[in-house]
Amino acid sequence: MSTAQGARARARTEVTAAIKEEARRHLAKEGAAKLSLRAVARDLGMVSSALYRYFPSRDELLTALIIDAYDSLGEAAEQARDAAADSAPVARWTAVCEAVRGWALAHPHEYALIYGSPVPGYAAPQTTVPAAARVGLVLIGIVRDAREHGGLSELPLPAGLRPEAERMAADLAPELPPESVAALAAAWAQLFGLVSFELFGQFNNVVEDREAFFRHAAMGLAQGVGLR
Amino acid sequence: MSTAQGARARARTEVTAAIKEEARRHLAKEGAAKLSLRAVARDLGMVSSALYRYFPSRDELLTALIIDAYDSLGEAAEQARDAAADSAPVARWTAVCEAVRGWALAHPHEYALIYGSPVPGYAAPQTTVPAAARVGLVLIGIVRDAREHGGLSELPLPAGLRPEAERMAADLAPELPPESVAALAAAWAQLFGLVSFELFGQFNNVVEDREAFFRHAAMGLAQGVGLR
DNA sequence: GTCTATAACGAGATAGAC
DNA sequence: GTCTATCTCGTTATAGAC
Repeated sequence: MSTAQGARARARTEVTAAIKEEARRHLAKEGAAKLSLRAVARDLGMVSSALYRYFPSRDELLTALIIDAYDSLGEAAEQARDAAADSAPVARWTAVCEAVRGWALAHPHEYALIYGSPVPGYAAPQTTVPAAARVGLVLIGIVRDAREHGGLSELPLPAGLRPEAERMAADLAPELPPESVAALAAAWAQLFGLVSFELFGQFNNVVEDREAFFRHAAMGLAQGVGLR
Repeated sequence: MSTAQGARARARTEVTAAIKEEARRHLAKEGAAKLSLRAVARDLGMVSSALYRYFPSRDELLTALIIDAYDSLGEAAEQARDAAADSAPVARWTAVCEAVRGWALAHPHEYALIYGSPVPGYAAPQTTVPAAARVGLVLIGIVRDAREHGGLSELPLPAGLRPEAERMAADLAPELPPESVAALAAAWAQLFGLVSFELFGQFNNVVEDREAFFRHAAMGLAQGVGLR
């Protein structure tokens, strides 16, 4: 009995994976806006109604793809952090930044899915939040470690931002000073600005040696959050 | 004759504008990937073949929308610069940053068109380049002015980036030191990272007082390029 | 219980004949 | 420029295979 259960569960996992894989291929060809359950089913040799056993709607399939992408990126960031565990915080920071860039270059369509324009008519549910938070948590962790070892500079905080910075700190990283949390959120967005500009073609005719350029910019971000 | 010509030309301009306006509405509803000449024509009470008298293809219509969006944003940035012409470079810098953000919030779908995920199957032609460059040129101009008045700090430049920074400076702003040009390019991308994160929902549950947050981050960008 | 296939719906896009 | 026949889509109901 448990064997039969296992076989069924295994088959289900495999079909689910095959659907997502095919859907990712469609993502690359047509973009998220045009992702169609029917087309995915057709290319898998299935009938569209059969897909509903695995995903209750097109939007749920999209959500699954989004969560997978965030998780894949988050894992890349965590691995880079762990591989640089013995290095100084600044080196760990840049290693994570470069891992984010490397993942984006390797998975451009999944990157566009999560950090590009929103898909019209689709609103990401709260279930995507934990996966989406992983990269940010990695960055927070590096700053926390630096602070514990006295490697964090003090940062200015204008009076107008203090209430919001304190709220953010309470929500995201109570162990950090509010000014660091505000700087972290900015650096986080700026990191993806660099990656998006490279990936989306904004650096064409502008930046050629992107590797060297990015490395320097990531270092600048580290300074911006007070790492030294 | 010249009167008839003028009327004809005026009519053509009006119809062209109406088509673009309708296309922008479609952009908002369905996104750029699904923009279809037919649908635009239908909603204008025209027949699709008539549209080809104004735009030879869907891609050319997209290109026109993209150039318009870049120009509209560039104009907003230039106006903000001019309105703050008497202020210090840092204030001018943040004014331009806030104008970029303001324009993006007011035109989210056009912003997504130019700074979001690339449209599958569409490659922007070189004709978009001058319009796309306008914001960058505004930022360069502020740094140039600051330098002429002694308001620019010296920046570090790692040896590995020097060749690329010199190439960039030669191409983009020969009057500026290479390290400033590299820093400018990074700040430019980071500025749009901040705007994209706010607009694309990445700051949901993270940043609430976006106005104050952005103002502070824009100030940080100014520091990053050496303004003081 | 778990799955796949058939058929259908209502909405919309599209191609081509006229 | 108009009309129609034929496609697509997401989704559901239903029936039957394992």
